[in-house]
Amino acid sequence: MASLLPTTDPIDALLSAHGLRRTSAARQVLGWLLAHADTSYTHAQLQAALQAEQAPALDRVTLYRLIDRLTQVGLLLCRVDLQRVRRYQAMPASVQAAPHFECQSCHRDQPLAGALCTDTADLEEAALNALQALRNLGYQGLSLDFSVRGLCADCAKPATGALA
Amino acid sequence: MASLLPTTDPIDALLSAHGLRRTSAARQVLGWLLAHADTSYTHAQLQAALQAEQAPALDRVTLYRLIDRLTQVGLLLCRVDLQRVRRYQAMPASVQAAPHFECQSCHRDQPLAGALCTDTADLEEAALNALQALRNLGYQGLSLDFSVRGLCADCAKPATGALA
DNA sequence: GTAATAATGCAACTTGATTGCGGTATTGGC
DNA sequence: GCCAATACCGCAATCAAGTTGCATTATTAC
Repeated sequence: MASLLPTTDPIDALLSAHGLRRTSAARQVLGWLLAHADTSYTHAQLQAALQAEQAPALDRVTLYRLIDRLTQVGLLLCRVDLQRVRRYQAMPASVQAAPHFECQSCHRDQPLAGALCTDTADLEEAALNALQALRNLGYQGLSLDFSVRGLCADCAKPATGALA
Repeated sequence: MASLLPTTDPIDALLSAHGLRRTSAARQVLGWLLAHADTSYTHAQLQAALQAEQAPALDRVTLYRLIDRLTQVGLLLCRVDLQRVRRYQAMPASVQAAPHFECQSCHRDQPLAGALCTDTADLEEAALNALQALRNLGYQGLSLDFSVRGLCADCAKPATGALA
C-alpha cells in the first residue's frame, strides 16, 4: 500500500514536507548528510565527498545555496568552527539544550548522555532552570549551547597533542 | 614607593609580564578592551573605536597581528560569531566552565551566576563531573562551553524580534 | 649608546562565501 | 499529458575577513 504513495523515498518526503523541490542535488546532499549525521562537514568537504560518490559534480555555488536552503527550513544545523568555517550537519533529534561533545579533529558529535556520562539529567535540569530565569527577566530568543570540545579518545591516541 | 617602579601603568605591567613590548598600539588596544571588558568586538569595530578616540589610526594588518599576539599570550579571548567573524574580548577572570549569556545584538557578556540566576553551583558541578568522565575515557584537551545566546532584556525591548 | 629583534606599515594575495543573470527542471493547474 | 509559473542550477564576477612578504621603525637588553 505504502509503495503506491507519490513519495516513497523518505528523503523526498522530507524535502516536500519542508517546501523544497525534489531535485537530484537536494536528494544527494540531504541523503548523504543523513547517512553521516553524527558529524558536521564544511562546504568543501561536502563537495568532495559527493564528487567521490558519483560523476556529476554539482556547482560550488549551487551547493552553497542548497545547504543554505536546507538550513533555513531546519533540515540542517549550521555551526562555525574555530577556523571560522561553517560546518553543516543533518539536524540532530534534540538540539535544544542537549549537552554534547564535539571533536576538534574528526568533528564527530556525541551526546554526553548515554555512553559518555552515566547521568546528565541534573545538568539538563539546571540548564533549563537557568533559561527560565532569563526569560522571566525579559530575555528573548534564547538558545543554549552546552558543548565540550577537545579530542575524542580515537583522535587523541594516534598523535598525542597534534590536530590532524 | 610604588611610583618609582619601572612600570607604574598596570597595562604596561600586563604587557611586560606576558613578554610583549610596550608599544603605543598595544597599550591602546589592551587598554580599550580592558575598559570594555564585558563585550566582545570585531577587528573592524575595534579599529573604528580606536580611530574615534584619537588621531593616529593604526594599520589594519598591525591591528590583526596585535590582537593575535594578545590572544596567544592569554590576554584576550577570541570567539567566532554566527557571521563567522572573530570577536575579541579582554580575558574574563573565569573562563573555564563559566556559564554565561551572550547577547547576539550588543554582544555583551554576562555571567549566569549572580544577578541572573540565583544558583549555578549545581550546574557547574554537573559540568565538571561530565568533564572528568570524558577524561577517564581518554579524551584530551577538553574545554567546556556553556553559553546561553539570545537577546538581552535591553536589546529585546526596543524592537521585538529585530536584530540591530 | 648600540646591536638584536620585536613590532609596524604597505602591497599583494588567499579563501570562504555572495550576487547577478541567463538557462534548466520541477511543479501545479488544466 | 501539456503548459505556464517559478524554484533551482551553473557560470562569472565580486566581496569581506584574514594572511603573507618584505622593507622600515621602535623597544629592549647589553
